[in-house]
Amino acid sequence: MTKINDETLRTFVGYHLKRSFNVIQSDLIETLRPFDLRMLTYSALVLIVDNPGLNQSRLSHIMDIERPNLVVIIDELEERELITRERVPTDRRSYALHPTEAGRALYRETLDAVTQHEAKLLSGIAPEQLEQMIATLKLIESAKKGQA
Amino acid sequence: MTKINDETLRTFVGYHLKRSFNVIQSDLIETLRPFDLRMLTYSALVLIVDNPGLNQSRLSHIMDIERPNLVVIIDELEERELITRERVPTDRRSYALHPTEAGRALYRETLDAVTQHEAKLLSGIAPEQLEQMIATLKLIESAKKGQA
DNA sequence: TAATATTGTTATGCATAATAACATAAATCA
DNA sequence: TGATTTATGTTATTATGCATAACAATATTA
Repeated sequence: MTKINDETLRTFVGYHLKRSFNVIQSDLIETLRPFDLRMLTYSALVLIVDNPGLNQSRLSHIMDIERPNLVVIIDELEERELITRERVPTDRRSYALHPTEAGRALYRETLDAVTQHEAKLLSGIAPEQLEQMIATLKLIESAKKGQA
Repeated sequence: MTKINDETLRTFVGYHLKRSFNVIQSDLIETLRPFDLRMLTYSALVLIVDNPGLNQSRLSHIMDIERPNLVVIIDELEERELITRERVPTDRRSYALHPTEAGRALYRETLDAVTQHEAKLLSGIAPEQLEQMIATLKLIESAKKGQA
């Protein structure tokens, strides 16, 4: 079985990003499964706990997803009574999103689990090396069109 | 407008990977649009040109996707006469995938375009810094379960 | 030869993501 | 002020990426 040559794709940073993200994503999906959370519902829960009162428009913006796609995520979190949608008196178009006590409890549980799983997965890599990589990733993130 | 706090998610390497990959992916999608190629059809074309004669099973493996998902991708490339499926005499279950001349031509065109777009997007980052990041990304990639 | 494994395929479903169109409400402007 | 424009949340729709089950044809193995 001759080895497949992917050297051409290896010249692209995006290819490396994709492949390594796949590894972390697989692990994350398994980590979140027992809590019946998907990546996006988890991210939304964390951001709502850390930013109580924010609205869907701002949440979708920080999550880098379109507002319509956030609706079902919020629906699910609300349905499970992890968050509440509360009318804002000063702007009756929008809802203020707040975590419930159950939401905060799940946040704590999952944060532990996710932190430990990622630490385990990356245990073979020096922390300084990861920090350095994150610094570079932030540069890429800010290379977004319209920001550059 | 108070700034949204995503410090908790920022503690995860996966979060940074996802966000930076999104930036590169958006750029790549736009780059490939004129050629009517999606990320996966592009990857498949490159791998077939660089590894003529490989079969779908091995291609799906290197691409990290399930065999069923590759079928439609190969269908599309074959439909557009960029590649051919050829029966293998020694194993009549599998097809050897080969690029056509049109496939090789498109490969060259797109390779230029993709290379230039990524170079432009990442022009603000030192090459050594990118190399260092890629080394770390490779470590993460090899942290895959069943390999560790 | 019989049992097992591999290759490609169809069908199906879930998750992620983008767009158009809309009702409601707020902000702007003229 | 009233008219226009903009913002928020929503529904509907579509494309894309990715996983699993089940299958026919073919190879491999026990």
